[in-house]
Amino acid sequence: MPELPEVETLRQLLARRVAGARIEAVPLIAAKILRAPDPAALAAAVTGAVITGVGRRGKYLLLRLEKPERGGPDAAAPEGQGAWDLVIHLKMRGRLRIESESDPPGPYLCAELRLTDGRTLRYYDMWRWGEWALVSAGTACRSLPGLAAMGPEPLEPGFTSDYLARQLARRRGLLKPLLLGQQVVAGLGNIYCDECLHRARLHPARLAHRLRPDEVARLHEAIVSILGAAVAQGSALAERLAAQQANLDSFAGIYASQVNDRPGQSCPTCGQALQKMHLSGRGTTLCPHCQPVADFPESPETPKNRPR
DNA sequence: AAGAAGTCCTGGGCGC
DNA sequence: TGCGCCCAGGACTTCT
Repeated sequence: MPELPEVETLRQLLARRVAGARIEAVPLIAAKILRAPDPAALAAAVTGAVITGVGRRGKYLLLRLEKPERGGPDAAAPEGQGAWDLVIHLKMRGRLRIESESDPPGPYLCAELRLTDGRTLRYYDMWRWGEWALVSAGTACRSLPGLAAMGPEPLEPGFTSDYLARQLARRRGLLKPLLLGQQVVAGLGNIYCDECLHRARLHPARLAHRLRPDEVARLHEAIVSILGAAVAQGSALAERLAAQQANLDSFAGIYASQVNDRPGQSCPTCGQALQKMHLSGRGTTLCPHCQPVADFPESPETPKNRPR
């Protein structure tokens, strides 16, 4: 499933391939993915608009759409009136593909942005968990709750080891659910979270506020280096795909997972068998040897998170 | 107020 | 073979 590096790769690919294109129509096949506004208002706002940029915040993709001035009094319009951000979250199964309008669509098509050049940006989502929302340009972080409370981007200067230490020190929760919550740091999902915790040699059920400074530093290093490497790989991939006029067909392979979803296989560090457990309802893979439980004078093995 | 738990979404895959 | 249940993870809601 797409997490920050995958969404960033997709962003770069779309920026190269569809920036500057004009939208002709917005057929909405599965209206349930649209959070706001209603389909008619979406069509009215978007039809005729030009995709002037592709942004990202956490796992959200933001397509900047602007309607060219119609040569006149619109210049006095309030700021943002002619510009929108189409905010897209792919969730688990969302896919964006650039196809020719004459191509028969594949299964699970939910929506399209038909372009005036004969191409179409098709959104496929087998589970229809993904979400679209159209907001006035620049207001997404204010108007969408998920974006409003989001922490800093992990690869931007604001995400420092000191910042992470301060955030963890004032939270009582378990480490992994905290990292997945998006409020401490943006963009981590289940897979990268498992990878980062493994690299940092931290048990996912450690209490966040009990991490020692050296452990926080390891966690910070793991997040920055793992996401950084994945984004770098994704950038190269996006460049290659754009040159071939190709789509990003699978999110797999942008980062080779060492741990996640490999229970029973050998830990790449120590060779012991990786274990699967459930933590706050999420599947979690860890190495019991490299990621020992240090916080718990009492056993952490409650029924909910017992390895299975 | 914060953290934990529950809920929703959907269809593939597995067990019986 | 076919039915029915379970599972996946992100974000939101509800409960403690």
